[in-house]
Order: sequence, then C-alpha cells, then structure tokens
Amino acid sequence: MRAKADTDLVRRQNRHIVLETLRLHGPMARVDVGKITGLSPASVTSIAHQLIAENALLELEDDTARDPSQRGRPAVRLGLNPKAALVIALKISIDGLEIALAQFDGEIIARKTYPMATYDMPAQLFGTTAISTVLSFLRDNRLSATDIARIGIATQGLADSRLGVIAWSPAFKVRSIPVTGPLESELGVPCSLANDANMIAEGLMARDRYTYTGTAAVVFVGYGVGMGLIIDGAVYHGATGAAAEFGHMNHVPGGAKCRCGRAGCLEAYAADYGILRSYNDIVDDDAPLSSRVDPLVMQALENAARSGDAKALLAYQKAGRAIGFGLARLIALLNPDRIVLSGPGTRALDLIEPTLRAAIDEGVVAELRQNVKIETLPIDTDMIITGTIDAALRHLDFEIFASGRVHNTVSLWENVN
Amino acid sequence: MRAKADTDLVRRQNRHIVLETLRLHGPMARVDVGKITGLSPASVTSIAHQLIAENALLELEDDTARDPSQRGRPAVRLGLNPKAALVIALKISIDGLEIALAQFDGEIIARKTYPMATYDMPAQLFGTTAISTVLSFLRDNRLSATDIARIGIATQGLADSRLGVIAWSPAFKVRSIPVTGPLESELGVPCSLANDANMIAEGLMARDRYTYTGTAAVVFVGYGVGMGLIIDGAVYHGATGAAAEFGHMNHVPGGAKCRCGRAGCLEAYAADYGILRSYNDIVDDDAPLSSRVDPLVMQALENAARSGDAKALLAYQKAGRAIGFGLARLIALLNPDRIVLSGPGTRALDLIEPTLRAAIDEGVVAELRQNVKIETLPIDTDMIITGTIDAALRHLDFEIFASGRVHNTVSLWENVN
DNA sequence: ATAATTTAATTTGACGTCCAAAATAATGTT
DNA sequence: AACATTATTTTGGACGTCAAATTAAATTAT
Repeated sequence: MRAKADTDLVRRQNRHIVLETLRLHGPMARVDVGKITGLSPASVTSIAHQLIAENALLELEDDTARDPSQRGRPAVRLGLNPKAALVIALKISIDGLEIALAQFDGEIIARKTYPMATYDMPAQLFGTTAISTVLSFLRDNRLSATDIARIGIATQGLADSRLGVIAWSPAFKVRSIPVTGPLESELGVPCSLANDANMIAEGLMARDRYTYTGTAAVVFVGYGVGMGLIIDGAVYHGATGAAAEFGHMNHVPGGAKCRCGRAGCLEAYAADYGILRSYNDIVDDDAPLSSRVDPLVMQALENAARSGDAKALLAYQKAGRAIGFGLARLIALLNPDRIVLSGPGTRALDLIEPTLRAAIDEGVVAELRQNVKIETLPIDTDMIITGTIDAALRHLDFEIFASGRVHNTVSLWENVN
Repeated sequence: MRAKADTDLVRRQNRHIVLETLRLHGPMARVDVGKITGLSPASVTSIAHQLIAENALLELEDDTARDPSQRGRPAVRLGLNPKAALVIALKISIDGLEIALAQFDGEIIARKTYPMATYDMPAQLFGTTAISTVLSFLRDNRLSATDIARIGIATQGLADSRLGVIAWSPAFKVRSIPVTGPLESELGVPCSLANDANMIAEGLMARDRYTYTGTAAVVFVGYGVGMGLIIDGAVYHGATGAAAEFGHMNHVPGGAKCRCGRAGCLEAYAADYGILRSYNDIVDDDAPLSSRVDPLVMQALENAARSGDAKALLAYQKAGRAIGFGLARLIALLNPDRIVLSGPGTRALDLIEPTLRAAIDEGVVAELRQNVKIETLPIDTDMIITGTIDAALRHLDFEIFASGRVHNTVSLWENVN
C-alpha cells in the first residue's frame, strides 16, 4: 500500500523531476524544464529558486550557445551545480581496487587503480585495506572523507547489498566479506554495495533513459557472466540485493564445475575460463581452471576458431548454446521486451551467435520469443565505474529532493571551495 | 521518470488508500481509517464525505459488534458499498467456461459453469460463444451488460494481456484466439485477460497483503505447471502480459516433448501428464499424452508410489527434480524472498519434495538459497475465480479514486436497484 | 434527572502547493 | 524610441492537509 500524500510530497516529487530532467538532458532554461516536466513556469521558478538557494542548481552565465538573431528575453539556463556534492565509485577486482571521484554533474575529476592482492586476503582485512586506500586517494586529491557525500561500491560475484557484504566473489578465496560496515563506520560516509553487472545496467539507464522503460536484461559476458535486470524502468536488486546472477543460473544439472562451487552453472560454459576448458577437453567434474584468463589466450582461441579449428569453434558453440538456453529460460519466466548482449565476450559474437539464437528458438515458444528485441551493445568495462557513479548521484537527487534539507554529509559549495 | 504531482494527485492517492484500507481490513470507523493510513481525522472525514456522495462507500447502521460498556460517542463504521459496482470473472478451461458475478465488496452473488467444447473451436468462434454465454448468464440474473463495470478473464496457457489474445493454451487446438476485443465491442464492458496463475497470485495478495510485499513466486502444480510472480508487492505481468511461464521454462534441452510444441519444458516432467508419461516409460520425443489426466488415475499412481512401486516413485522424483532445478534457476535470477508451492499436485508433495529440495540445493549457491522461504499452501482452484475478481475490483478502486468521477460503465446504486 | 466524562466526527483557520493570468524583464526589430 | 517577442516573476485563487476548536452522542457519576 502506498503511503498517504500531502503537499510536502508534491513538492518533493516535483523537485525530484526537475533535478532528474537536468541530469538527463543537461542544462536548459526554466521554460524548457516546464515543457518537459509539464510543470507551469511559475512552479519551475519557485522550485528552481529553492534548489539554487540550496546550491543544488546554478544559473549558467555562458550564453555561447545563444542564437544572436533570437528575439525576446534571453533564456537563462539552469544546470546541476557540479560542486554541490562529490561521490566516489569503488570497483573491486581480483587484482586491484579502482577508485573514481565525480562531481554532482557526473564529471569524473580523478581516478586511480590501486593494486590489491584480494584473492588471498582474510575477510576482515579487505575493509581496513580499502579504508586506507580511499584515505590515501583522498589525500592525493586534497580532500577529506567529510567532503564525500556517498560511496558506491561495485563487485564481481554475489553482493548482499542489504547487509553490505560480499557473499561470494571470484576476487576472494574466502566468503562473507563485510564491506559497507567498516567503510561507513571509519569514514562516516554512506556506502552502498552492488553487483557490477547491476551497475552496468544503471549506467545504461542513465545514458538511455527512454529506451529502458519496461523490462530489459543486460548480459555481460567476459571473464564471468553477469546480468543487470531492469524491471519497470528500475534496476532490480531482489530480496537481498543479489539478483540477476545469470552466470550462476544452472544450465545442465550435474554439469561442468563452476568457480562458485556448484556444478553446471551457465558461466562454467560461457565465461572465458569455461570456453577455454571446453577447448581443452577437460572432463566436466574437474576443478575449474584459474578464473582469470589472459585476454591474449582468448584472442588466440578466437582466431583459431575463425580459421577453422573445429575444437575451438565447438567450444564457442557450446558457450552460445548455454547462453541461449539461459536466455530462453529468462524469456519464459520474465517476458522481457529487450535483451542486451555486452562485454568483452561479444568480440567473439560471430562465433557464438548462431548457436545462441538457435538455442533461444529451440528453448522457448515462438509467441514469447517474437516479442523480445535482442541487441548487442559495445559496453566497455568502464561503464561499471560510470554506472556506479550514476547510481550514487541518483541517490543524492533523491536525498536532496526528499528532505528539502540537504543531507548533512553533502558538501555544499562553501565546504569544497 | 515519474509524472509531476499536484493537489489533484494528493486527493487521488488518499482516496485510493482509504478504499484500499477498507477493502483489506473490512468496515471500520473513520478514526481507525485515520490510524491505519496516517491521515488526519479531518482528511478522512472529507474523503469519506466525497466517496459516500459517489456511492462508493456506505455508513453501516448495524452496531451489533458494539461493546455496550464502551463510553463515548459510538463509532460509525464505513464500508465499501456492495452495490457500487458489479464485476464478472470468467475462467476458461478445456471443457467449460466458469462465470462468477461479484459485488463491489467482493461477495460472489452468482456463479455457474457452462460446458463448452473449447478444444476443437475455431479461433473466431470462442468470442461469439463466450458473448452469448455471458448474456445468458446475465439474463438468468436479471441483469444487462450495462450493469457490469468490468470483466476479468483467466485462462490457462499463454495470455497476451496487452492485446487481449490467448497466444496459446492447452484448452484450444488453434492459436491466437482474440478474447477481449469481441467481448468489449459486443458487451461494451472493459475486459482484461490474464494467465490463471497470475490471478492466483492476485488472490493471495488480496488475502495476505502484508506477507507479499517483496518478491514471491507462487507455483501452481496440477494438470499443468503455472506461476504467478509478485515483484515489489505487485503481480508482475511482463512486456506482453505473458510473464512467469514457469511451466514452459526449459528444463532439459532437447528433452521431453511438451503440449506447447517445444521439447524439454518443465511441465513435460512435472505436470500430471508428464508424471504419467515418465511412469509409462514412453520415449521422450513422442507426442505428449492427452493433456487432461483423470484425477483418479493420478490418485492411483500416487498410491502405487507410496506403496513401493519403484517406477511410480521414480516418476514423481523426476518431477521433483525438474521443479527443483526450475526454482534453483529462478532463485539465481530473481533472488526472491518467498516461494509458495500450491495446486492439486501438492497432494503428492511427500513424493516429490525430497528430490525437489535436493535439486534446489544442488542447483543454486547456498548464499542465495538460504534467504528464500519455501512453503506449501493449500490453494484450491477456486482461487483463480476469486483472484480474478480481486484484480478487477482493485482496478475499479483505481478508476474510482483516479477520476473522482465514477467511470461511465460503473453502475451506481441507483442503476442496480 | 442532570452533570461530567469520554470518544467520534466535523468545522474552522492556517499553511503549502500548483496554476492561470498579469506584470515585469531583457532582448531584437522597425 | 516605440514595438514585438520571449523568459521569468509576481499575484491571487483553488484546493489539499492538518492542528485545534467545536459539536455530537453515547456512558457514568452524582
């Protein structure tokens, strides 16, 4: 049941859509905000007045884009105040921690990748190491933790975003690694943890808001197989925040052993290491190969397949069939309107696509199949970082609009300059 | 992006939660509505005044429940006006059409099952037959189509609720059967078509609103295997309204032939006819048996399995394994917090449950498995009808609250009496 | 019987929001 | 310099919620 509504809710909602409009379309005049949102010019004026007073918005001076033959009073464009707040994105990988610093307008103003031997770390050590790494990053940028409004953290594997714990990840030997707890208590900054594929979906939505309004599944194929699920125009996180573990959706009961400890996961057939194993003809119940495969090795395998190596081609076909049946199952269950294939693995799309499409046709009834658009998108891994930033900023939009009072951890213009 | 808000939205929203509260908890005093919704007594008075004037609510006279030692001015209970509107639920089965007539308060005041040889019908004939059946039902109840505010239709198989067409159903030999189109144009009543398992989920939510707030999957096992998916406290319909075809989610690529025309669907192992086929040892690529199995036959098979018939037991175990792996895949993908097993097939739960649970444990990583509650619920098939009514009434709540003006097809008290 | 007490519902007045319309501002055109 | 045009702000009315005061309708106490 929805909560009761009052005039306060009205203002919050309308402040929110003004912020969202400017974030989505970039700076524009008050009139244009009104046209897009449906708000009257009077209301836009009033809301903008508030948000400017709170330093969330700025009136832009540059009339460079102005047409000199345009009659009438010139429009004053409104834009997000880049200095309204700073957010940090953290990306956890098997061999390092990537940190990016972004302004309220989304511009990344600093980034650095720190080597970190995550795999052999005990569970408690990760938090303290991450804290000192972030602090060092902040020092290098002449900032302190109090200047940061929010930290978003993306990880491979199974993230329990409700508890802020990495339940399991290929980047770690151990399980149950607490992340947001130590970071929040030490740095005093609100943190959120999520799966990296979900953050790619966030990035995609930030980039192309009007395309992803219904239900879409974004598949990310590479060293692993991930998925971000967009349901009714919002990234779906599930009960504990671990949703859309497409890579560990079972493909064949009792099949190939997976990094996660189970047998027959889709990933064990379609991730880099799975394809390589197929090629090497290792029996299914062997332990999985080292989970990170050298890209050059994969490149060589692709070339071999393209130049007629039947065994190599078969390995890719097996991968395509696994992904295809996984998608067929997803289509039957969720009836999505769009599936996006992305990730480094799509370089070999010519090798896997025929069996992938055949498997979908074989695995799901035509009436369901025909309503879903399947497309390929060249998404670089950097979208994990940008998507994490987008998600953090959207959260701030909500905080700022929701309270009317700026959250106490949000650095206003005065604090930063 | 959400739409802009104004005072009109506030009233609509608050009218809606007042109606919803009364539908959920039954009649109560204005004060209590205020306590539950968080609205002030003044606002409840104002909203109730409007809704009473529109004949959506009534002040109840019966103070039977009143405690005579209760001091103070006696509370006047508000209740949904049973005569505010009438809705009809239609349930399409392979051999008949069930019709139920319900009041605005949800009480079913008439129902009848009409024999109808659906299976051999040409696609266009169903609509005209259904229309004349509904008209005959209405005549028997001294009503005309203009007295009906809404018709909800539930069907087995794949319903495209966006187009109002049955894409495919075991009740019909042909495909693409238009349903809402002919009914709406002939009767002049808004109609909606949905899958029967989705309507069971609607009924479950109407009964137990506070249990189903997050993500839950309701499995219905019987002559087929269906599923209703509740996501974020609302039944999920997917892009075309065909969502949650769990029964036709592939289990084994190239496996047993299914009624839908594909091979290896979960249903082909776990529905009555699938279990019977397993028992009869028919090779997988044979055509499926007749899709409706006599319950007595299934009863005999169950008894055989319980008294030590190894082949019969194996058939049930195969069914459990198919459902288990299907649920494992669903858990990996959606990370739900609740799975409900229901339907006539759960009579044999003792036979299928051990392999079902083993398959889940085998098919999904423990960290995901442990967060989902799996329970069994004795749901009778009648919940398809009641759930369809619940869904139709909730839609009316929305219409009434949304417009403030009662929809023109809604019969008010004056029209009916 | 009558007053006091208690609880429910309504009325009143203040406040916040949106919007239409009028007023003002800032430019180009004649 | 007056006019036309476009953007923004101001004004005043409509409508929502709510707190507080008032009214209503019962029981209990005297």
